[in-house]
Formats: sequence, C-alpha cells, structure tokens
Amino acid sequence: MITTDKYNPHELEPRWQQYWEEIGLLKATEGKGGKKAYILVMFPYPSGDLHMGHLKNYTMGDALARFRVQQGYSVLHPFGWDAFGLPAENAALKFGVSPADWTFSNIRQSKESLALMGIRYDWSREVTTCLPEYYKWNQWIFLKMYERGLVYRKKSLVNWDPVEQSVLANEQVIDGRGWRSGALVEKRELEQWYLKITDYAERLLNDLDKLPRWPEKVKAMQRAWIGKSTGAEFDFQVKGHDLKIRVFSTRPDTIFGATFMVLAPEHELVPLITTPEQKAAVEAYVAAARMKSEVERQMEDREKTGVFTGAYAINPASGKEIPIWVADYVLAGYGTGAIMAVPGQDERDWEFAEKFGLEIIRTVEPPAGWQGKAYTEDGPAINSGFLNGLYVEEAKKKIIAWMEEKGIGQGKVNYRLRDWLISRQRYWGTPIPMIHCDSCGIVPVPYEELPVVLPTLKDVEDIRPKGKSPLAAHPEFYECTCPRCGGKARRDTDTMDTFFDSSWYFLRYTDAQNPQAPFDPEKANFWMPVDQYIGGIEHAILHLLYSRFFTKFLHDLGLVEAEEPFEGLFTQGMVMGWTNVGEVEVREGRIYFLDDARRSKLELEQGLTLEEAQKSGAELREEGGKTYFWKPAVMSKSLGNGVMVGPFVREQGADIARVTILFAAPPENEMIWTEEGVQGAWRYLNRVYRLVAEQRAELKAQPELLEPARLEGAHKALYQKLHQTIQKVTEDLEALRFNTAIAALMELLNALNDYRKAEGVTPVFREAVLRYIQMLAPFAPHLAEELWHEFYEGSVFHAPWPKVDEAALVADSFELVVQVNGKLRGKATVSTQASEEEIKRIARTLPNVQQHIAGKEVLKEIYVPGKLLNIVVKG
RNA sequence: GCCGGGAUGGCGGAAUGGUAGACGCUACGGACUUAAAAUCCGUUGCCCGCAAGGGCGUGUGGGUUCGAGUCCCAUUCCCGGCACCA
Repeated sequence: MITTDKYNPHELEPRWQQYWEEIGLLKATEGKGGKKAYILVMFPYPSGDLHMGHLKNYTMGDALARFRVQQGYSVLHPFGWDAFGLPAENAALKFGVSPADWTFSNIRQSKESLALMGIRYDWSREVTTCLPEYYKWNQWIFLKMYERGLVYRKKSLVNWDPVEQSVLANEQVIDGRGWRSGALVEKRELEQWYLKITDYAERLLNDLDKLPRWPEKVKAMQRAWIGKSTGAEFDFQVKGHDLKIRVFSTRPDTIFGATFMVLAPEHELVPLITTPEQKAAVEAYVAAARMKSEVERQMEDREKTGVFTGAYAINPASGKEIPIWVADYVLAGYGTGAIMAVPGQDERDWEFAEKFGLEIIRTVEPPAGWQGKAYTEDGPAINSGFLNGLYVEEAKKKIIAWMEEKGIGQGKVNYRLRDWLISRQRYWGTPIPMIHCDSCGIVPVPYEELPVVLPTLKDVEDIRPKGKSPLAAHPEFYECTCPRCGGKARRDTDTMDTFFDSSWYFLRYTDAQNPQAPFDPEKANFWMPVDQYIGGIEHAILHLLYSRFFTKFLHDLGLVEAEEPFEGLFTQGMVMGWTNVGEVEVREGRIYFLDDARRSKLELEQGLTLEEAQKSGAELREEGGKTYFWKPAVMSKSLGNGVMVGPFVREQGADIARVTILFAAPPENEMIWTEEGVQGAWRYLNRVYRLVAEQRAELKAQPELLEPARLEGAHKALYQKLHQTIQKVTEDLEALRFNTAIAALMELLNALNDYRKAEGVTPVFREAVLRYIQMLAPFAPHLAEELWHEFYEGSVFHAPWPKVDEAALVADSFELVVQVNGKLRGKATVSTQASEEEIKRIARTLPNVQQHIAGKEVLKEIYVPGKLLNIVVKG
C-alpha cells in the first residue's frame, strides 16, 4: 500500500521483508515437471559486518533468483558458511574467544546485513561447514575415497608455511608464498595425506570442453594447471653400474642429440652414481638446493647452475657415453625428476651446454639462414640414424615404436597437476578420520563411528600453532582403540584443508538436513547441476578444480548423475571504493607521501609524477589546508574504505544499493562505488515511485487493456516500446546483463513520462505501468512489491513474468535511413507496407539526398527492408 | 616468452556488418525558490558555419564490403593468468 507521496525506502522495505518471510518466498521445493533453476553464489568465510564489496555477487544472485521465480521455475537459492579456517583461530588468539563463538557471532551479523539488503535465501538449507552435521560427511567422503584408493599417505618434500605453521597444497602456493599468509614457503620432508586428483586429470581436462557457459579465461587457467603433455618415458643405462635412469621427454625424436643428462638435486640416484672425486661438489650443490626456497630458485635470474656427478650414461640411440649432471633447473616433482638434455632442440639445455662447455648436436634441420640457438620448431631429422629425413611427428612415432621394441621405454602422457595434499597441522578444521595402530598400521574409522568430533579446546593457548597439530597435545582426543585389533591406538591429529569442505557444499544444499547420507541422490539429481554459479575469479583453479574433482568422484560412486557441478559460471568484478591513501606534499610536479607507514602498506612509490598519479586513477583532494592522495581500491576491512550495509540501508535504502551495484558497470567489470552512482539510483527509483504514486487514483480507475491490436499512434508506440523492453530485459537477465536491463527500464520510464504528459493516463499506460513494476522487481524488489500491492493482493513475484507480444513488435511504419555512398544523407518515416520502388522514390524526394545524387550516375541501390537504402553513385 | 581479455565522449559504458555514443554520471544554461537543497526542462564527441548543412571521429596501419566499432591481416599499448614442467 502506498502510504505517502514521497518515496520512503526505510519505511517500506522492512514491511516487505517481513511479508516475504511470511509467504516463504524463495523457499525451494522440488517441483514436478516445469523447469528448475539452481542459482548459487560462492559461500563466504563468515567475516561479520558486510560491506558493498561483499554484496555484489549476492545481489546479482538474488536478482537472478527472483527473476526465475517470476518465470515460474522451481528455484534453489541457498546460502551457507565456509566456516572452518585460519581467521577464526587468529581471532581466537587475538580476542580470547573460542573460534566457534567468533564464527557464529559473525554469521549472525552477516545474516542481518543480507536481510537488510532484501537478499533472500532458503535458510532451511543453510550449510555451516564447522558443524559436525556437515563435516561428518567430509569424513564420510574421505573414507569413500580411501576405499577407492584415492587417499594415500606419502612422505615427501612439502610446502611449509612458517606463518600458518602448516603445510599447504601446491595450488595454495603462489610465487613461492602462502596464498593467505604471503609468507615465503619452506620445504619440509613430512608424511602427509594426499588425494589422488591426478587420477582424474584427463577427465578434468576433457570435460572443460563441455562447459560453454564458463569464461574462457577460467578454462584456460585450468588447462594450464592440469598441463597435459604427451611424449615418452625411457631408460638410460648408467655406465659401470647396474642402474638405469628413467626420463620423460616430449621430444623422444631428438634422442640422437642427447649429449648429457641432468638429474634434479633431490633425485634418488644422485648419491649412488656420484664418483668419489665429485662427491664433495655434488653434496654441496644438493645441500644448497635444498636450502633454497621456491622463490629463491625462481629469482636468481634463471642463471643455470649445476655440477657434474662424474658418472656417464649410454645414449641408447647413438651408443655414445654422455655425462650425467645435477642441476636445479630440473624439477624433482615433474616427470621422473631426470631429463635427457638435447641442447640442439631445447633452449634451456642449450643455455646449460653453453655455460658448461657441453657438446651440442642438432637433430632437426633448422631453416636456411637460421641464426638462433636451439631450434624447437618442426623440420627434417638430421644426425639421427634411422630417423634422418623424417619430420617431428613421424620421427616421434618411429622412435617410440623402436623403444617399445627394444624394451627401453614407451609412449607416455604426463600432467603438471600434482596430487592434492590435504593434511593441515591446525585446530579449526575437520579431523581426519584415520587411526594409527602399532600392530595394524593405518586403520580407517568405521562409518558408524562418524563423526570424529573436533573437541572444544578450553584454553585459547591450546590452539596456537606450534608447528605440529594442536590436537596432538590432547590425549582425550587422540587416545582410542584400534577398530581392527582392539588394542591401544592413536587418532590422526591433523585436520583437513578447508577446500575439502567447499568442494561439495553445493550438493549438500540439495538435501541439507539429511542425517543419513551426504544427500539424497534423487534430490541432488533434481537440482544438479548448478545452473548459474557466481563468484570471484580468485577461485579459478583451487575451488573450481577441486569441486569438479569431487563431483566426478561422487558421480562415480553413483550418488549424482551430473559429472560437472557448474553448468554456468560467472566471475564478477570487484567493488572498489575511493580510498584516502594518505597526506601528500607536491614539490616540482612530484607527489611525496608524508606518512610512510601508510605508504609502504599500499606500496606506493615516493616521488610519483602528477601524470602517473592521474593515469593510475588517483586524485589529489584538499581538506583543511592539507592535500590527500585518493584512489579507488578494492573495498576491504583493512583499508577502511568499505561502505557498510547497515548504515547505508538505514540512511538510503536497500533498493538504492541494489540498483547502484547492478547499474554502475557490466557485472564482470570492476565497479567503483561513488556518491554520484548512488544519487543516480535514488533519482531513478524516485521517478518510478512518483510515476505510480502521483497517478495512482487514475491508474486504478483505468480498465484493463483488452485489444492491443486496435491501438494507434502514440498508444501503439508506447505499447510497442513496452514489448521491446520486455524482450530486452528478459534477454539481458538471462545473460546477467543487469546494467543494460536497467538502462532499458530507464528508457521505458522516460517514454512513459513523455506519454503521460501528452496523452494522460489511459488503459495502455496502466498496462505498461503494471508490466514495468514486474520488470523492476528483480532489481528493486521492495519498491516493486509496494507498487504492485496498489493493484493486486498477491506478491509481484508470483505474477507471471510479462510475455512479449510478437505482434506488437511489428511496427506499421519505420524510420528509413537513406545513405549515399554509405554516408547518412537523410531519414524519412515510411510505412512498412511500402514497396521497394516506393521507398526509392521517397528517398529521392529528400532534399539532402537530391543534392548528393544530382547529376551523378546511380551505380546501384542496396535496400535493406525495414531499415535503410544506400544509393551508390559514381564520382 | 606463452595463454586469455581489452582499447569507443570529461567518466561508467551502449551498439544481430546497416543512423556510433543508448542509459546514467559530470559540467553548463534555464524554471521553481527570499535563498539553497531537492525537483523539472534544455545543451553536452571534435572542427567549420548565423543557419541549412558540411568535414572529421571507435588505439595505429592496411584489407574485404554498397556499407566496418563490429569481419580479415599486421602493429602498438593496457589488464589478467602462467612461466626452467623437459
């Protein structure tokens, strides 16, 4: 009910939020027949009060979900919390509260912010990963994977984050630093739990082709991460030893040019083959390599280093003796950790050979006049015995057949993807459901004993990271009996990587409260796959790859039909806010920061020129006689540039915030939150409100529009504009183009205002206003609901989405564009019935057209019906 | 270096090979007001012109086409990812 002539969001918004609660809007039910829409936003780490940066993807998801409800779909739009993880532990240590209390208090606050924005979820399906009701099923899945041979324990060099005091997966190390802590990662040799994601490498790679609604960028990143390469694996005999060195190569065809071999420093044969004379040098080199962090190895200008072992291998193709070196440009973790070096065809090997004076033999003929060093392209084989003359592909086939015949090797596919290390030496995570028994070895916890509950640690000090699992200090947790022999045994005290939790939560939503199973396959099959997943690009590899892996595994278990979890993926751009970086001083055209602490934090260089500053989007603002450096930066708690939901909604309104976010820029681009943008949203919604409020008595007095076909003139034009807009808004919403959908609505609003001024309130006006309200609903649901209730009892979301009247799109006249030689020279309004001859005649009556064709020979005329006529003249 | 994406007014950005700049913001002018805010109306790519109109214009250089922001070739720059993976 419109209660005032003034648009008053904070009066009307709570009323409708309560109403939606009462009618159970967006409560998901598995419908029969009809279409389903599973709209999912990436669940967040519960961080407390939310700012507009957090809310962009939730607003997008909510608008899409509401649109699908209006279209009559069965809609699943759930929400939950990725609640395990480090920040809760850190907060616990900082404030002395338990991780659980801190987490649940944050969840409460976040929920309030979401409700204030009118973002609705089916909360009966809420998932919170730190609850035993959820993580029990993490453990269940882990055990199923163990049964299927996808879980194993391995001792190896792992990434150790000295700040987190825990190991990390390869995916979590970026540029040699922990993805969260930013600390330089160290190498430690530890025995840890791994998931065999590599078993799924081929499927994870191939099925990317089945995802047309994923951004190309994300697919490219995953392809690169999986890193498939095809070649061969084969042996080199070590001279004077009964030992073989196995190598992987994508270019087995170049084997005749293998003039030396290189082993990774960690390679197990290094100590066995090193000669006494070289022992000291090799040991020193290996020790030094072990000390170096990933970053150091990458940083050193890639200047090749290495040391000769003193040993020789026999090249099986040429029969030559070739020296075996140790060098850290060969990585222990890839392939076999050893290579045959072919300097003639490999740039890295060339560089190494040049530096250490090793022999270089070309085995592929470079093109005439080749000035370069290693030649890596295609060409005929030379110096290669029975391969001579063959081009690369042919030579590869032949040499692999030869290797297989001789029993020294075979064709082989390698992946860069490594198995997923999931053990973490942390407290706030899912306990790994394994038992170590002195007599039986490793024994899985029986299913009926799940969950292995994470104990509540009373003393905050107990969870402080100490380099080993906090649970290892708690006998009441780890002491147990072996399920197999009944003897004394010890629980595994590590917890799971939290990415395990988020790898299947979207399946739990389909049946969130099931106490018997992770989910009911029937329910999962109704909702899966997710039709639209919305989240940040930062998860392009980690979360999205792991989720695909889990879905395939659960598919293989027969629990879900879908083999891919996310049919459509949308990566939204970030929300930026204007940020005061600090006080500056301008001297001689350069900007100097006065506050060094703040400067280093944002890594802004001193002595920036004004042009540089401007180019980077920064601004200098004067305030109280001082100059400050402002620039847009990603909204975040630490920068203090976040526009907080609570205060904003109380002062301005939720619908205004929603329209500001959705209209400011295409959703995949970053947007800058500005006061001007908010003003624009306010003005727009206010104009919509007044359009209805000021005319409400007259609008209600209008009869329903019954015969659109009989409309003429301005009435017909408005009706046509309405249906063009319905078409545009519908298409744009399907494709998540919220900005252009809103622009189309603004256009229609302008048309409505113009029409009313000229024609007054009429049945077609009433019709257009009602459809308008419906189309506004996904974006500004509170206002739309308010206006709708002026006319109807039920919710606007339960009224069927407006349908395009195709007949209305057919106009009876159009604006003919007349070009001469492709240049616009005139326009005329003509009937759609007009014949081509008539059109050509009318075009020639336009004075400006006459002027440009006068006295010239017409070569041809291009006529595009309903659009344009291009008269081509000579000269 | 390789891969992905991009370059359009003062700004965010629109444009199935067919009127470039929709929509919004900013700025300017006007109305209302004692005044301001809010609101409403108008102008707003650049150049020439009193005007009618004309010329130029989508990073740059070519090409295809009656017609190119859009397609093709080359090139520059920007953003993002990967980077000794044999």
